[in-house]
Order: sequence, then C-alpha cells, then structure tokens
Amino acid sequence: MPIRVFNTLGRRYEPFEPIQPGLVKMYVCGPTVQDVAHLGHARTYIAFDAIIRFLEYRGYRVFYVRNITDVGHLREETGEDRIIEGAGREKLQPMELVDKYMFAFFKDMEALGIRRPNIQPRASMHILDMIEFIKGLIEKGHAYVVDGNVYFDVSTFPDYGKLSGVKYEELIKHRIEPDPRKRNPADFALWKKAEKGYLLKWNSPWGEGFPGWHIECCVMAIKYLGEQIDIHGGGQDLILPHHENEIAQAEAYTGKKPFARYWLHTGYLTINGEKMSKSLGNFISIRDALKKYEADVLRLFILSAHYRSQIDYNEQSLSQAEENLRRIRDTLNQLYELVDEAEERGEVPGEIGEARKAFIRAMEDDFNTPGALAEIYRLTRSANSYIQSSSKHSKTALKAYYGAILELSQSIGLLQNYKPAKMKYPADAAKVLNILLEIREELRKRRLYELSDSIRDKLSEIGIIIEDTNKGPRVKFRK
RNA sequence: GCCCGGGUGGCCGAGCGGCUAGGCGGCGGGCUGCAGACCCGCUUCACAGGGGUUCAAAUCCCCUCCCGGGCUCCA
Repeated sequence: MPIRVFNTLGRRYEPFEPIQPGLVKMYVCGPTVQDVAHLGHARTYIAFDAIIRFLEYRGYRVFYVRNITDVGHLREETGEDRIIEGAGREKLQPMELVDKYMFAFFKDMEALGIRRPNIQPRASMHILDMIEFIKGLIEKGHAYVVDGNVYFDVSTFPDYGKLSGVKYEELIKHRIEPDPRKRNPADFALWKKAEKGYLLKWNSPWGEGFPGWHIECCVMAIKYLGEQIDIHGGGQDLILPHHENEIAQAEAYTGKKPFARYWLHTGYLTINGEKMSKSLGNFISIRDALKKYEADVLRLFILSAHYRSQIDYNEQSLSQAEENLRRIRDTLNQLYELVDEAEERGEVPGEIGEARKAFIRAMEDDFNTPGALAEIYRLTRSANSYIQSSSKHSKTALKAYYGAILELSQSIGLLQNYKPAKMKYPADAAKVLNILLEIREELRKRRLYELSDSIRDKLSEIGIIIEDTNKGPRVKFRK
C-alpha cells in the first residue's frame, strides 16, 4: 500500500511519491530564535519527527532541512525586527540573543527526542544567496526596486493564492495601511532598506538593508534540497502569507512547478481551550512543560491526536497520556522479566503480525497516529492477556510481543530510551529486598496483615511497588 | 465581512457511504486477606439541529446554530 497524504495544496489526499524513488527531500520551517521555544513548536516538530521516523521505518531515506530564522522577521505592528526587539528586551547584542536561543532550541529539541535535521541553516549566513536570488527575480521581471526596498510583484505570478485558497481580490483588501510605495497591496518585501544605526544590515546592490522573512526559507530550501522538493511543512499559521510567498518566489525564480510536491501543515495547540499567546499569559515553554511531564508523555499526548487537528493541552489529557505510557512500559517490563524463566518454544502469536500490519496501514493513511497507537494498545492488552493466561510461557512469544511493541513505538519516536526497569540499588540491596519479601510472605501466611501491609507501604514510598499475584509477589520500580 | 477547519458516548479521540476504532474515567466480575496491577464484561448502536440524495449516511448535498483559526506577528 502506498502512503497517502493530505496536501494543503489542493486540499485533498494524494498518493505519496517522492521525486526520486526512495529519497524524501523535506523542509520544515524552523523557529525565529527570539525567545525560548514553546509547546506550539513542540507540537509541530514532534509531529514531523514522527512522520520522518515512520518514513525511515518504511525504508525511505529522508534528507531533512529545518532552518533557524535569525534575521528579517519583522513584527508588523511595530515594524521592528523580532531579533532586535528581543535583544533590546534582554540588553544583548542581536547575535548574542540568537546564540542564546538557538542553542536553547537545540537543547529543547534534543530533550524531546526529536531527530536532528541533516542541515539547520541560519538565515543570517545566507544573505549573499538571498541577494543573488532577489537579483534573479528582478531580472525576470517579478520584482521591483523602490527607494532601497525590493518588492515581489504579485501581479506577475497568476498562481498567487493557490495554497491558501484566498482570492486575489481579498488579498488586496487591507486592515493595515500598506506601504504606499508598493505597486500593489499584496506585494511583499524581498529586501528592506535599513535605517541608520540599525545593527542587522548588509550591503546589497540596493543599498544597506536586510532580507524579508519569506525569502530565506525559499533560498535555503533550494540551496540544500534543489529546485523542487518533496515535502514542505510547518504550522498552519504559516500557510498565508509565508508559504504562499515562498511558492511565488521559488516558482517565479525557477520556472518549475510545483516548488514542493506536498505541503503538510500541523494544527494549533491550545492551552485549556485558549490560544497560547504571551498576551493571554498562558504561554508554556518546552522546558517548563518538561519539568512537569517527561518527553515521552508529551510525545504520546501530541501523537494521540492527528497532526492536522487542533489539540488542547490540559491536565486531564496529559495524565491520560501518562497512564497510557505507564501501561505500555509495565507490560514491556513484565515481558522482559518473564523471558528468563520461559520455555524454549517457537510460536509467535498471530495478533502480533496483524497489529503490525494495522499499525502500518494507519500510519500510511496520512500518518494517522491515533489509529496507530490503538494498535499498540491492542498489542499491550493481548500481551498482558498472554502473560496471565499461560503459566508456561514461550520465550519466542514473549520476545515477539516485546519486540513488536518496542519496534512500533520507536517507529514514531516513542520509548527511544526505554530500558527495562531495574532496581537502582547495589546488588546487595536486591538480596536484602528478597529477604524482606520472604519475611513478608511468612507474615501473610500467619495472617499478620498489619505488618505485611506496612512493609508494602513503606517500600512503595521509596519507589518499590509490591503487587501480590497468585504466582507470588511481583516487584515494580518507579522513579 | 471574506476564507479555512471543526462540532462523535461522562471526558479525550479515530473513522469520512455498508464491516467492533482505541484510550481515560465509572460500574460489575475474575484474581486477591486487603490494596494494586492485569484480564473479561458493561458504560442504553454516540455522531450539533433540520431537510435531502441513496437499497444503505457520523460519513455525500443544502440550510440553520455553535466553536476554533486565518485575513500580511506566530510552529
């Protein structure tokens, strides 16, 4: 079965066929490193991480580029560069600020277990490429120079609006008074003139200035991936104008359509039903979220909804993810423990193959992670059932369950660092614990439950959970 | 105003013409001295409302209501 994806360009499902068989060229818009990364970034990058990992699991080689925006991204209300704004706020040089938050971003991505892109190009290191690109657009008649500024002439690109579905007549209506030097209100800046004393500026054929935000992704994508790429992704909020403008620039420049075959966009993340924003005071950074929930919990929460739908970050949903993760891990731990005492027999339960197939089918259908997770839960229940039903387990079956649950989880980036839970105390402590457990069993036989329960409670306080089963006590370790 | 998405059982969340999604929570049962874990069953065949198409609609069409988002700040 081929993979099918929902392409924002055309708003329909399409079979996924990369330009070069077996190789996926993928670009995802990275952050503007003006401040710490937030849960919205986590949502988008985790969703794409799962997509990339699954593509790799299916045998594709994925060449992945995600940029760092460190120049040119203006805030429309004030017209101020976001980096300069942040630098002012923190009393740093602009490039000091960029360093600080770029490395913080890398750290957050690593903490979330997100695969590193093959290249993470910075906009400020590609100014010359952008200047060349803009020169090309002017030569081809798609851009014009006014007073040290260069604008893209939207009227020369009839496809403008094809991604967002916004009609041309709508685009030229305006809430904010357009720059009167533009020929058309929908025209956007490729290069902007810098005022005196402005720190982030470069020399160009049009005078000192800096690039517009939209040109960077386009230039860097083409530089590292080629004139036509397979997947271009980002948050839904980037569809207009950012991605619309990228298409216009790239296709006008190269003359090749489409710039990207598949445009994938992630849905928003809200906090307790509200949009996350600084002004609402409900802004949650990745690092703060990680203090409360481990990376796998956040990932499981995010993958519990489809990447295109909106998800809400709230306590209930997160504790649900915690509970589900706990259950998967407990099952894996138990499977692992039982292998030693199991018999050398050869049968693999049929459900395992079925679940794997269903998992892959779900993921192949526009990366339906909730459907895929349902198969992991199914396997978990089936494994527990097997553990419970049979007194003599087969090594092959236990290993097959263990391997399949881990394999499928890891194919979407879950449980990357999973290790069977072990006691974190020295070997002697294990012996002491066993003596304690023997005594407790003796107490239970003599019906001295008050004492035996007290042992259980106290062990529980230090992270050693005793569960009495018909096969004797079972020990679990918690952090 | 215009343009995109949505509204599914107590909650989260798939499905998008016929075939049990799944999970959380709750209840009952099994196992248990108890607790927990786990398994089984139940949680009235739930699909915003109203029309229509169809042998058949949560799924397609029309209208209405409600929610989220975008319309040059945003992942």
